[in-house]
Amino acid sequence: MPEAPEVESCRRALLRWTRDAPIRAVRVPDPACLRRVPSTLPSDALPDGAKVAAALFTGARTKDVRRVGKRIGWTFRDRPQGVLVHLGMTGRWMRRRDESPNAKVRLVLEVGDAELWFEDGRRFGCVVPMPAADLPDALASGQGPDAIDDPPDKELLRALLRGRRPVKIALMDQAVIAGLGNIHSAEVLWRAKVHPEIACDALSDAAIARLAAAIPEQVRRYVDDADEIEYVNLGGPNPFAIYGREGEPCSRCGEGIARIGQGGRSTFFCPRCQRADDRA
DNA sequence: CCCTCTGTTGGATT
DNA sequence: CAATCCAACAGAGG
Repeated sequence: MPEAPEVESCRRALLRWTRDAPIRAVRVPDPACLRRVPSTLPSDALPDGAKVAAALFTGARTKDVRRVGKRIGWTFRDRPQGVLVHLGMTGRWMRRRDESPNAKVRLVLEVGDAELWFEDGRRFGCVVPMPAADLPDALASGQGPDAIDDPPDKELLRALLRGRRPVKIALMDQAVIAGLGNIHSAEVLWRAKVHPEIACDALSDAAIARLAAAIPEQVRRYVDDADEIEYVNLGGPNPFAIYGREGEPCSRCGEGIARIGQGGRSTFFCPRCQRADDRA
């Protein structure tokens, strides 16, 4: 469930895992995970993806792993080519030893006595080879300020949240703020006590200020330096305050948590804490 | 067994 | 501009 905090956790893990040893070998169970361009579609697969991946990764030592929003840029010492990685909906990187990859593993990098698996059941994630010199633009293009590293202050947020769109839709727009998705947008709104359906141009200054404060608080709290990151819907307990908790009591006020549809996705919120008519 | 619904992503189409 | 559909696949429920 990769939004900015999980992608940042992934970035740190890739750095840790590859800092001190080169990638010895590469296996590509699903060549279509290599794409010509950033895309959710396996049909945008790179021709000869397996060969390209082998040439790119074999023997490579990491120079840097950077992140803007949900995009990762990975570069290598003494190599002109890097990769842009997007985890899509179900993508994640795992480190394993003495174990065989499951059917969802799309790419395997052998490092030291371990393997790094790019697992992606739904195949919306991608690895896009490109010149390292092109990565900074590929990471930043079309994206607003990063939710973790560069969160907007209340003045900038006011300028970013324009128009009549519901605030939840705007928060999920990567061109407004980079890194918030369906889950953390809902969490931010709950923290800030803002109703998800309020139009951006109807937000009070106080609500904007609360949102500006809530964004970095929310996303920084969920960055994790563990090798195994906890994901919702992967068996563990739900780590979120509001997401996925329809019908449960709000942990702040006890009211039953509601669910509505917005932009084809579910939005969870507390009808008492997050009032549509709030003008505070 | 089958069918329907839901899901963290982003982009295209209407 | 906004609502809708779509991609690809798994899991849950009826």
